[in-house]
Amino acid sequence: MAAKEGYILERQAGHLLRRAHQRHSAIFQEKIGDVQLTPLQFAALVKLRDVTEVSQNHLGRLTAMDAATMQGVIKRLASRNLIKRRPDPDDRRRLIVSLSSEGYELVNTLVSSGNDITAQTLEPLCPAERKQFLDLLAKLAQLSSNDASE
Amino acid sequence: MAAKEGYILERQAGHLLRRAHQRHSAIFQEKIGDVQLTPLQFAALVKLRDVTEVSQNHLGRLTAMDAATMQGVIKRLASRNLIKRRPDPDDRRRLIVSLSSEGYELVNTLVSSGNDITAQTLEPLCPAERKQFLDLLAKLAQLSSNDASE
DNA sequence: CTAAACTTGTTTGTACACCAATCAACTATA
DNA sequence: TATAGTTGATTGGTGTACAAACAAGTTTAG
Repeated sequence: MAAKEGYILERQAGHLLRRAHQRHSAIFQEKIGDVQLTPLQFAALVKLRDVTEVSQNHLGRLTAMDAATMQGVIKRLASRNLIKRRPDPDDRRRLIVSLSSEGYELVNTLVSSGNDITAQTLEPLCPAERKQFLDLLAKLAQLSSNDASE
Repeated sequence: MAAKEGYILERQAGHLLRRAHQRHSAIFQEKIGDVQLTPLQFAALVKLRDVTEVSQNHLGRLTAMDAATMQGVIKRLASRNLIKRRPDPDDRRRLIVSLSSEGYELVNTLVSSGNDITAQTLEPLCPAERKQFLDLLAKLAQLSSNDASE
């Protein structure tokens, strides 16, 4: 019959994560929205800057996007000529992606805003809390095994 | 000109929030997926259980969804007869929503799973860290002014 | 060898969430 | 009682996520 068991929405991890994410998105929008990049698109560009060249799928692993999501992100970035795609000569299933010079330049100008965004997101916390929070969050974000070698 | 300024994706608040959210969604799915409710639908039902009757828009404020999102959630819940809608006699713009008896019963059976979901989401942390984390997260989740009276 | 089973990379279809813009109904002001 | 401003709900468009499909590569048993 289950009479009203307690459940406080405002104390649920999922609800709070969602709201924190909303706030972060708003900040992201404010800082980077001008260039019409989404957080995922930005993540893909930044990671590509680090690794130079990878298969689409592998990039997905590096940025925590599933393959289908990655393909959409890549498609939109490619249509704006921010990245290049070419087939892998050794494996015809693979599409190798890399930054275009235009993309490379754009990422470099945005990276500092990227750092600002995290700073502003954590702004309600004192410095000690910020580190604490990121550490705890990192523990919670572990999904399964990580990337691989390539 | 900007030569490679540092930016570690894995330490950005947004990226970690997103991954934590992904993990939470997976847990939610595992625990509640059988009944085909999304986290937002569940939040709406649970909140409706608390307040009995509110306008659609106001429910959105209580659950941190914007009006457009709320309307989609309500529509889907109504199509499954989990909630009822009726016009507000005092304000013809408003739609007053409330749980159907079916919806009420469903929420009651799911609330304990809801609590499990948060527990399992926070499972990688020790009890002290859990409280810490939720407190910090709540600070970050503050957007602007809250609801209102009605 | 080579055919079957399995794995991995990419794409397609669908549902959902979010924003911006719109329209309708209420409120305040002059 | 007009007019401007505000609030409730809806619509359309974009982006993300999951599941399923398909194609290419690898492994294993005959």
